[in-house]
Amino acid sequence: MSKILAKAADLGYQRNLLASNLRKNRTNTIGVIVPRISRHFFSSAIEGIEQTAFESGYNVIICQSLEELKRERNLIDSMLANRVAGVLISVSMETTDYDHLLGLKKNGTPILFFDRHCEIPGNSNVIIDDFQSGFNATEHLISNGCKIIAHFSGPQELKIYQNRLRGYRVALEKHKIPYHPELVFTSRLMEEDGMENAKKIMSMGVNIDGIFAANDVSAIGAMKYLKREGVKIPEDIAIVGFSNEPISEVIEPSLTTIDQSGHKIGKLATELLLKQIKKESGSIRPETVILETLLIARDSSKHLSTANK
Amino acid sequence: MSKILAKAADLGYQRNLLASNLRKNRTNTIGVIVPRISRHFFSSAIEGIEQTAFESGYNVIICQSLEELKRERNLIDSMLANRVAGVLISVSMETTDYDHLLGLKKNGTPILFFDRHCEIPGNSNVIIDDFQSGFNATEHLISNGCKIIAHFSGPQELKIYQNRLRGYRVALEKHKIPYHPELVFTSRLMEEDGMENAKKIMSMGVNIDGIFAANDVSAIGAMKYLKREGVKIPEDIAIVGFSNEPISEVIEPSLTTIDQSGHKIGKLATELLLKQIKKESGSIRPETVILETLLIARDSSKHLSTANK
DNA sequence: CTGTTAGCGCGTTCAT
DNA sequence: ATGAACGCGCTAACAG
Repeated sequence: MSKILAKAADLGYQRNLLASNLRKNRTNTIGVIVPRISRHFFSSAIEGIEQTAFESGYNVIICQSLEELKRERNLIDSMLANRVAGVLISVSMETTDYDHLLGLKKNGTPILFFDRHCEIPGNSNVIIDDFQSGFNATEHLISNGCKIIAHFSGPQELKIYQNRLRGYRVALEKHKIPYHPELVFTSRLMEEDGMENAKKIMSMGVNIDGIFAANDVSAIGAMKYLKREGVKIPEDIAIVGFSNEPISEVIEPSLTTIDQSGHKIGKLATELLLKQIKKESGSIRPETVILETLLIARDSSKHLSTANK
Repeated sequence: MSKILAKAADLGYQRNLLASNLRKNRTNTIGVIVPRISRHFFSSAIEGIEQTAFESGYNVIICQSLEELKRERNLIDSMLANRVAGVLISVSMETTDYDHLLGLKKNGTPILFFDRHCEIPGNSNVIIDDFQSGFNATEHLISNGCKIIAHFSGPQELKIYQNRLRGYRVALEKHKIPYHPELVFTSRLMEEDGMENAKKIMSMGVNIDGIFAANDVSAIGAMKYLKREGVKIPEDIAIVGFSNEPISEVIEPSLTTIDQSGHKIGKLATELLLKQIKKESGSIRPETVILETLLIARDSSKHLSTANK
């Protein structure tokens, strides 16, 4: 009788998904682990993830590792205990040991890496072409007349920063510009690091006229410092940075950015994960999607002044 | 015997929290609903929420209403079905009818509003002092010599924008500046609206020399437009905007901002919610925390030029 | 098509 | 202390 259902709805009955999931031995929850939710790249990725998951009837548990391996392990355990249908992760900068991640796979839970991937074979990834982006960024600076180009990188434990650095080196090489390790600065992805690095290049006694910043936080920190010091961008120093979308244009209308859409990455990652979830877990075959990034050159018409040495 | 436990761990046993929660008839999951995850205020609030919840052993399900009432209803239903321990919400701009929210309370699930609250009595809220912030922002512009001050508001359905507007009006009144409704522009919280509004004030034939932007998106949009048009900030037009933290300083080192820490609001909201969850649900008494905001005046030493009419 | 039943994995209770 | 058994609310399988 549907009368019963009507009465139930009337009484405010709400079916218990916990019981349902327990019985069916599956959940409609996707676990997401990112280093920090508030970093714009990740929050926009999460936005794409949530939206895509919601459309397929999935919920999303969001957690942050705060760049700590210990926390990441903890979170993976909690996700296993909650029997999530699959996991999307951008690993912490401390993640050099992958046992906890492999544990998930052993369990049959699909896991997919986005943006910050690990080089363990047999994994699915949705990533950008870090090498090419680094190459393009550097070449752009060169073709705008920059002669001495610094590189603000990120933690070298992360493959993405290794690859971006490689792009930088190969671009220099192609254009017969010598590579100087002293011009490469790493950071722990804090704004202060970017400021610190900018300060360093100013006091090096070398006329650096270009910076390729491989992470937005460094770019912002550097920009803050340089602006305060009265350095003109891009006239004195041209910067190409990975974009933190809402700021890139306002911050400095002439800033050239590598546009890496978090939303798009999140969407694609979720679609791929859902495909894996819906298949029998046995038949998951790893798949890697490499997205192209877009270099948005806003300074193309403003060539560097030839006054630069 | 703990030998059994050891063997269990060895076999990769993971206790099933679904079954545990079903049995105990409670979960350690907090539901969070925000309009858009990627807006910086919300992502930093979520960061605070996740961090605080994690420390108390709670998970966080994050959802976005995308400003749609229909989706919000949907999400609340889903949270009820998942038997979340409590809900933190910043309502959508379409939320003028509160049945779905009251449904939660009837169920005994604590619900707490943060930032965007509703004026239904008997609720718990963690909010900022919108009236005072609006008042301070406007008075700051006045005391820096602004004579004709526009206000970029947000959707008037939301109490927070009504209150900020009220602060603006009262400040004008106090300083005997006439209030002109034509100088108040609303927006749907899109950057384009901010640009559109900036365009309007430029073509009004009135010498507007100050803008109080009650939402960061408007401030950014306006700034983009004005910079493109060659308007000097704050010399030609001074702006006070609610801050989108990572940009405020870089965007325009002289921009004055109302600093509204999402992280802090998220942390406090979660602490309060957890307190309510841990009590017997019968004894929840509504509590409202009103946080003060900080006006960070970066243009205090740069008074407007008297050349402004 | 409708009605009944077993059991998902845990925590609680009651009996040893 | 240790163990056995029940039931949380649901769904799938099976019977009528």
